[in-house]
Amino acid sequence: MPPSKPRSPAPLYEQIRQLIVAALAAGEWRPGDALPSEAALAQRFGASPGTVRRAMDELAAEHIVERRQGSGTFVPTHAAPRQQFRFLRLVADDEAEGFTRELLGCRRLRASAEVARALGLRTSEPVIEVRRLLHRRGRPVVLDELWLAERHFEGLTAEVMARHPGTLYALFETRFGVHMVRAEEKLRAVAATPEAAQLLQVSPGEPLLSVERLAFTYGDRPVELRRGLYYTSSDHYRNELN
Amino acid sequence: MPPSKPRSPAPLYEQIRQLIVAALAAGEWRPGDALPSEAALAQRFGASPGTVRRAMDELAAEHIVERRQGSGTFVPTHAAPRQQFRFLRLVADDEAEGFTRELLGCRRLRASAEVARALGLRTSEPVIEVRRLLHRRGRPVVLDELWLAERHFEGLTAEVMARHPGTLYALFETRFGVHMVRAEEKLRAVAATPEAAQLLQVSPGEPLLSVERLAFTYGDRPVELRRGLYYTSSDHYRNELN
DNA sequence: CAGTGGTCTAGACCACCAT
DNA sequence: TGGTGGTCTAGACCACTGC
Repeated sequence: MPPSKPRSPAPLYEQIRQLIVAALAAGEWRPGDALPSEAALAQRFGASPGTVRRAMDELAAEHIVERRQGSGTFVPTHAAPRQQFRFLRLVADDEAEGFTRELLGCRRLRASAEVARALGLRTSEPVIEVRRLLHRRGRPVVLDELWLAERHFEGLTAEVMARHPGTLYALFETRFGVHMVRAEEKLRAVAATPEAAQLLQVSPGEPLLSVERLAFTYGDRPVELRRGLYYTSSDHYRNELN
Repeated sequence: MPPSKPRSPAPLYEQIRQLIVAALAAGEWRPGDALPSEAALAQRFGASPGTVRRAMDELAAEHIVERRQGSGTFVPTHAAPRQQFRFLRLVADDEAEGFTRELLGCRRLRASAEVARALGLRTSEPVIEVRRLLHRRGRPVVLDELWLAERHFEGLTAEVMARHPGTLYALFETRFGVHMVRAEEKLRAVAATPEAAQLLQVSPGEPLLSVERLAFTYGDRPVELRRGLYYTSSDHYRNELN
């Protein structure tokens, strides 16, 4: 019995998609959890299975959920090996894998105008700044500096990061419930400052790839600003254009 | 004792997708043309409309076809304004738009080992090399060098390019029937060589963003190798991570 | 107005996974 | 074996476009 649909601004599958995102943002299902089956969700939202399926298609394409045939639909976690390099596009020319992390510092300060604007904070709101190096084959190749609103990452210290073996995004997810969903990056070539040169073991003025990233959690909320300096002598930033 | 599982053939919608790509590669529909309606295609392939629709969903997501509600489904063309910057991710910090093109040279030579490998040619097969500059606000910001197999671009000369007002990819499409579908890029920061420095009006050694692109036409056939040097002082390469 | 893609429903069967 | 997502079908109605 096809019910006559009332006029609505967004299609039903889009409304359902947004409801699921809202539920994820509210923590109804955490990373690693299975979502209810598509049939159960169809019941919950009063839609047909095909419509819920369409919503899940969109969410799977955005990597907001992950399907496993026969098992169910799950909330992806940055702890999974597959997610390891989802936001780090720097690959070795010879396809070597993996980095080792070296924490340089973690301190609390007031948001600069730039950080405040990017993260949607009031100026001089408390912010946590993290600096670190990534090494490949014993050589530093990435110098990362990143800023987080303290109110979302209360208790983040050098200690906490040192104890955590995985990626930062995996830590943010398990410890602070902040799951990164997508990011925007601006790339430039810049000359190494004396400080960056020393840390990356290159000469001052050496060309470095500057990667400025704004990362978003559910609902397009910006939660991290990051500035990376990549030494691209035997590594490159890989991109795919469609 | 488990019975040997026969290899499952690709799903019907995937087979249909490939048949449509093959028809596009064969030139059955040219850029700007409308494809047959989904109902007509369903008839042609002996599938239900929903299955054909699924195939078109995939093709639309890859930008291999473009849907216009109420009008039909079309082959996109690089001549359309929307496609103008599909493969050029360099944007001005102040969002200014547009470039002016300056052709530096176009000559015929034999494929280097690197070009041959990238384009799948025999070494020393004839290749066309194009060099040009892109200017923004009267200032050079991109130095492009690109290589094409001559057998796919016979008759491409400086004259032909000078007469054509649009982008290179629009020219390739209308004049040579080669439509670019996707590309892979490798980015690095490099120091300007004396020659590049002079052309881009910067000091030798200045950091430049090196963008090496391999562009593909239908069926993942590589047809263009390109090396761009971007001056990223008041422009940046924009990327989106999902 | 006719024709197109866009949405939504309903249900059958298959492939895969855990138990 | 039961439950899950994956495929495929069939058809209704809506929204938009162009004549």
